[in-house]
Amino acid sequence: MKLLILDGNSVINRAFFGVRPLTTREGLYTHAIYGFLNILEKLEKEEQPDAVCVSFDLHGPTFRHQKYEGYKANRHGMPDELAQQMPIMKQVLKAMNIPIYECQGWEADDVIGTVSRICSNNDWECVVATGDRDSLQLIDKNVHVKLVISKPGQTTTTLYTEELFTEEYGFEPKKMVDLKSLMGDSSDNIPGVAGIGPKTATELLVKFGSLDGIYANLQDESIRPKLREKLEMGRDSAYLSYDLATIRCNAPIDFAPVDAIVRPYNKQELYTLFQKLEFVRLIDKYDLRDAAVEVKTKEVKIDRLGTLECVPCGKSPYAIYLSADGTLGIACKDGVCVLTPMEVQMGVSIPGGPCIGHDIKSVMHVLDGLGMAYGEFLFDTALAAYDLNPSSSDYSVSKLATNYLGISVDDNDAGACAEALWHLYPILDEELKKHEMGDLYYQIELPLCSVLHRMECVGVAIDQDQLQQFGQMLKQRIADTENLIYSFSNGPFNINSTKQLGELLFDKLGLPPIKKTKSGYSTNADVLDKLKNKHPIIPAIMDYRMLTKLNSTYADGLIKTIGSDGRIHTTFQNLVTATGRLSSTEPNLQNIPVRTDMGAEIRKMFIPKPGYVLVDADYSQIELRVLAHIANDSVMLNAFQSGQDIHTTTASQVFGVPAEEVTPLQRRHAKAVNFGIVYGISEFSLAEDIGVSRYEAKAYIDSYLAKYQGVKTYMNRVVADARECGFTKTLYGRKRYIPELKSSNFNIRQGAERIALNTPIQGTAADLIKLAMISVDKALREKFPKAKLLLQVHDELIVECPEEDAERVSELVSKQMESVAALNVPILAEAKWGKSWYEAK
DNA sequence: TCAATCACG
DNA sequence: ACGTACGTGATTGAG
Repeated sequence: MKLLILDGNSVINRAFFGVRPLTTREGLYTHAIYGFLNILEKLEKEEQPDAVCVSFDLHGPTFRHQKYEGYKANRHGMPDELAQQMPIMKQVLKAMNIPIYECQGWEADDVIGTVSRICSNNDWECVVATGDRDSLQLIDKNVHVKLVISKPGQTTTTLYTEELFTEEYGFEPKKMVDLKSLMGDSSDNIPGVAGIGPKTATELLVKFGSLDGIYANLQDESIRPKLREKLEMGRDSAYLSYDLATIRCNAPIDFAPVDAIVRPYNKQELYTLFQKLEFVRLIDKYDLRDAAVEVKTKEVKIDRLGTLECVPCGKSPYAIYLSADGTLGIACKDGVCVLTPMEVQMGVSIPGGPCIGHDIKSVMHVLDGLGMAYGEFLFDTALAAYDLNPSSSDYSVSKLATNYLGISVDDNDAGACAEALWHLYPILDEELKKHEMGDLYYQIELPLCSVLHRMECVGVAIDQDQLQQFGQMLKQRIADTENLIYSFSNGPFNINSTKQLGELLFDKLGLPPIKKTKSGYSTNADVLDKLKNKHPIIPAIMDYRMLTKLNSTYADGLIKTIGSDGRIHTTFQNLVTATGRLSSTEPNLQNIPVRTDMGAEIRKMFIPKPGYVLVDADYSQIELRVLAHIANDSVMLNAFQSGQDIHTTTASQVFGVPAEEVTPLQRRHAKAVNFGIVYGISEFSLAEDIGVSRYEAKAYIDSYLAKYQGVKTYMNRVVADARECGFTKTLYGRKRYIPELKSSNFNIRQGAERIALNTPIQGTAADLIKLAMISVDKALREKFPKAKLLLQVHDELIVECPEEDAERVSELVSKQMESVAALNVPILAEAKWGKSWYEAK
C-alpha cells in the first residue's frame, strides 16, 4: 500500500510562483490553488497512491521558534495574494475528502516526518511530495521523496529513493542533517559553521561519517589548522544547527494510514468552490455538472425582497432573467426569487430543469461566463416575439409586457422581468401556434440557438501576424495614394470627407456631377466609375477608397476583435433581420471581402487550427431555386431539374438564341436580370446596373416575364396576397408584415411591393440554411466530434475539421445541406476545403 | 446621432 | 408624375 503526502506549504508556494497570476472577476487570486490541483493530479497519476493527505504549517510560534529567535524570519510574511488562497485551498481539499494534517507548534516537515514514520512502521510505502530538499533526510527503505519543480507551463518531478540519493550525495539520506549542521541553510536560517560550504562539509562527512565523528577526530592530521579553528569556533552553532535541521518524527498527531485512503469527492461542495473560483474547465474535468442539478433546489431557495419562496425542482419549468446590472431573477409557478449581483458572482446554482429565457443565446453566454450550469431552454420569449413580428426593433421585456400582458415592467427589475417572462411564455406560445408558426419556432428557430451559441464559443482562427503585415502594406500604399491625390488637388484635404471631395471634384475641377445626395454631391463608386477617364485624380480616389476600406474595416478592424485565444468570436444576431436571415456583428464576418483580388487576400488570414482544414460549403443558386419552386414556373423548374446553367438558360430565353450561342455578355446581362427579378426589378435600375438603355432593359424584362410565365403570375399573386392579408410568408411560415403596401405614397408603395416579392424568396432560403445548420451540427457532433461549425454566410457554411476527415466531412456537410428539404428542384451544395478560407472557397 | 460609403449574400 | 433593386454592419465625418 502506498501513501502520498504533500508538503502543502511548499507545493502551494511552487504553484503560486510557477503559475501566471489568475484572478476571478472579483479580484480573488486563484492561481496557486489551480497550480496545486494540477500538481496533485500529476502526482496521483504518476504514483497511483492508495491514500493521499496534505500537511500544512500552522501560523503562530513553532516549537523551534522558542529555541532560536531568528529562525525563519525571512519566511514570516507570505504574499497577501497567496495568503488569501490558503483557506480556500483547505476547503477544496476538504471537499475532495483529502485529509489535512497540521499541528500547533510543529512544522509541516515534522508532521510529514511523523506521518512517514507511522507509514513505515505499518509497512506502508510513503511518498513525500515537496519542493524543498529538507525532507530528503526522511528517505529510507519505505519512504521516498518526490521533488516538485514547477515552472510556467510545466511541472517536473524527481523521485528520490535511498539508492538515488546515495548515488547523488555520496552518503546516506539521514546524514543530510549532519551536512546541514556544517554548511547551514540560509533559506531555513540554519547557521551551520561559519566558513564551511557544501564542498568542505561533504568531504568531512564522507571521511568521518557524522558530525560527532568529525568532532571526535578534530585533531586528525588531515584537517588543516585553519579548518580546525573554524570547526572549534563553530561547535555550538553546529550542534544547534543539527537540532534545527532535524525533522522530528514524533508530532502528537492522530494519524493512521487508513484514514487517508482515497475517497470520492464531495461533488456538491467541490462544484460550489470551483464556481466561486471560476474553474469552469475543472468543473467538467472533475465531472461535477450533475452536482449542479442536485444543489440547485437548496441554493435557489433564497428569499429576497419579501417575495414568495420559489423552489423549482429538477423537472418543473422556470423563467430566468439577468438584468443589465447582474441581478438574476427566477420565476416559476410558486413565485419569484431574486439574487443580487454579489450572490450571482459568488456562484449560486440555478435549477437544472427546463428553462424559459429572453434572448437565450445571450443568456447562455452570460451563464457560461459565471460558470453556472443550466439545463435545456424550452422557450425564448424574445425569439418568439421576433418571429411574430421580425420588423420590430425592440424586443425588450418591458415592450413585450406592454404588448402581450398589458402591464408595465421595468427592464432593470430582474424579479419583475422573470415573472413577466413566466407569464409571457404561454401567451407567446399560443400566439405562435395561432399564426401557424409553431413548427418554424420549435423545429428551426429554437434549436438553432444552441447551434449558434456553440459557433460563437468556438470562433475562427486568424493569422494575426500576416494580417498585421497586410495592414502595414496598406498603410504605405494609402500614404502614397494620398500624395498622388494631393498633387492633383493643389494641397491636402480630407479625402474621407465627401463634402470636401465633392467640392474639389465638381466645383474646383469642374467635373460633371452625376448624382446628388440629400446633402450635396454624390461621390460614390458608381459616380467615380463614370468619371474615371475624365481626370487622373479619380482612379487615385478609387484606389484610396479601396485601400482605406480594407485597412480600417478589415486589417485594423479585425485585429481589434481577436480574442485571447487567437480566434475571432462574432455574434450572430438572430433577432434583427426582417426576412429571417442571421446577421453578424462585432465583427461582421458575413462581409469579408471576396470580389476583388486584393480584398480576397483577407480570406487568406482566416485559417484552421493546426492539423485542421476549413471546409466551405455553399448552396448553388439557392434563391433562384426557391423562386422556381415557389413560383412553380415550368421553364425554370425544367432548367434546374435538367441541370442547366440558369443564367445561360435565361439568356437563351430572353435573347431568343440557343443556349450554345449565348455570348458571355448576354449571360452577364441575363444574370443581372435574374438577380433583379429576385429583388423586385425596375427597368431603370437594371439599365443602370448593366449599362444599357432603359428601353433595352424594359425589353429584357418583358421578354423574361413572357418566357417565365410562372414567375410573372407569382409576382402578381404574391403582391396581391400580401396587400390583402398584410404580410408575406416563407415556405416555412415565417411572416413579415408590410403595411406600406397600402401607402398612398407611390414610392413607399412600390418599395413595399418589392419587399413583398423578395421576402418569401430570401426568407425561405434563410429557413433552409437554418435547417441545414441544425442538421449539420447534429451530424458532426455524432460522427465527427472534432469538427466544428464555425460560420454561416447566408448561403454558405464554414466548418473546421481535422485534415484527415476533410473529404468525409465535406461530403457530410454538402449532403446535409442538400437534403434539408424536398423542393420541386434539386438543392445543390458544393463543398471545398483548404488551409484558409481563401483556399476553401 | 445621422448620412454617406462600401464590404458581403 | 414619381424615383429608381432585396437584406445586412462598420467606419468616417459633420452637425
